[in-house]
Amino acid sequence: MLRLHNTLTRAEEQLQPAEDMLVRLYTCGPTVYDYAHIGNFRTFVFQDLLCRYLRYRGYQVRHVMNITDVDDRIIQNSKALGIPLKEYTTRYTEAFLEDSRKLRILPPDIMPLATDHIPEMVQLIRRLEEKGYTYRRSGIQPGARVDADRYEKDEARDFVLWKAAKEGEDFWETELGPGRPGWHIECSAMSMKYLGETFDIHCGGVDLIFPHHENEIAQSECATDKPFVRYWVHPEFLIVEGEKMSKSLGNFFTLRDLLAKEHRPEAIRHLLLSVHYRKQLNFTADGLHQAHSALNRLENFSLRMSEKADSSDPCPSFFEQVRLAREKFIEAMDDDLNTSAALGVLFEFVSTTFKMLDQGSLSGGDARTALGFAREADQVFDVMPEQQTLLDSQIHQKIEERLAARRRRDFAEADRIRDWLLSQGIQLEDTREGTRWKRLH
RNA sequence: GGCGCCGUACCCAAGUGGCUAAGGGAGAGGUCUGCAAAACCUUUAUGCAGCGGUUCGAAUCCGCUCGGCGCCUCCA
Repeated sequence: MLRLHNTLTRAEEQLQPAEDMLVRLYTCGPTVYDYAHIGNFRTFVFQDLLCRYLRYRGYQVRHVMNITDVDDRIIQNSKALGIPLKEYTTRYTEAFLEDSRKLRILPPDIMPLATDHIPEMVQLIRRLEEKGYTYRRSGIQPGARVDADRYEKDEARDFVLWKAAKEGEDFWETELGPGRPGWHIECSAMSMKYLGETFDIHCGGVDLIFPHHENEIAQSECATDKPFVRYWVHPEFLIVEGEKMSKSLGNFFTLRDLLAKEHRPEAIRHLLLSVHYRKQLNFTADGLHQAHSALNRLENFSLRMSEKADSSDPCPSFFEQVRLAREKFIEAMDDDLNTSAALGVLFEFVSTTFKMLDQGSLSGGDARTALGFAREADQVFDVMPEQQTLLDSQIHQKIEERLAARRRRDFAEADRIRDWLLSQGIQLEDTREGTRWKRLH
């Protein structure tokens, strides 16, 4: 059974969804004011892993991830560009979804936009108002709690639910008066709308514990008199080359920046998942290269196993090895998603299987089973390069030409063909069983 | 100042009381190969920031010191 560290209790707890095998999950999505950076993606990739692992373990997951499409930065930036708010946020929402696809982040089941849920937020604020939890500040317009982002509070623990409209800024005409929602109210309103007043897991970066999540708890539980969330899960921050990522330090990377430097998205995903989520991750160029090399090993494994695989039955002893590896893999992941240990299990398995292959003690059925396990683990991690299926006939022909050249010991010609193929991104490997090729990335 | 996290090999990183301290990367030597690549074999921490303590036994628990980092109403 999966054990998760619950920030609420500061302890590891067994996950027991309220409704047997259904997990109701809410994750704090992006604020679409700019391209998401690599730190944002650490969180999103982790959330994707959580989702995938829950499904791997047989849970049905209802995953809701919000898009915050109204806030100060968005208003400011769209005004600066002179384009409507909606046009601005659509641009960055699409960029976010595209980046997510590249990192193999599965889309959530429901992805509500804050601006589509103003009535729900107003209703929630009204509930709080009726119960006397709110107050209105003197100001231009009435509101449950009205002011600009730079506001003064009557008490340190107070926060704003509804911000009064300001000159020249987008606003919604509501029964609270013209204005726009405060930062926290959208997550309470939307999570409860789609997941109920109490749901299982709520995820977000550690920086959101306070004030965002504490405020969500306050406003939700005051409104419903029910516990809001059962398990809070917070991935730690990512730092870059040992320092906090910031624009002024020049170590601020979006996914696009990294892909422009020809880093593979799978390598980025692997690096992001290779460190336990509750530990700070130091994102470095060296780490990226190491991740890239590790992935090559998995790719070679996949290639050689597919080559060897046939439909025969695996040996009982090998089948037992696979069963053991699976057990260890699950054990690691069940332990608060210990991805480093789980990857260790996978690579250890790769290593012992390669050994057997080289010793000639791996059958075709074993190879098929081995590949099956690697792919199974990869349902959770999704870092393996895509499988090459059909041999490109041109490549095949060049390989034949090179073989002929080698037979007549014309190595200059053979190397010329190999170099040419390499220049086309095809790498050859000569083995006892013949020449193997793969695409370089 | 308040709250919290971390320091394991050249690099990344599991392990949190008891077999020989996972795994990946990088390096070195070897097998295979016309050469290369891949794979395999051998090799790289008698030691886990330092110093004390608890214990039959500690990287793992406790204390202190040193070093790095995060949150404390912009933040994933």
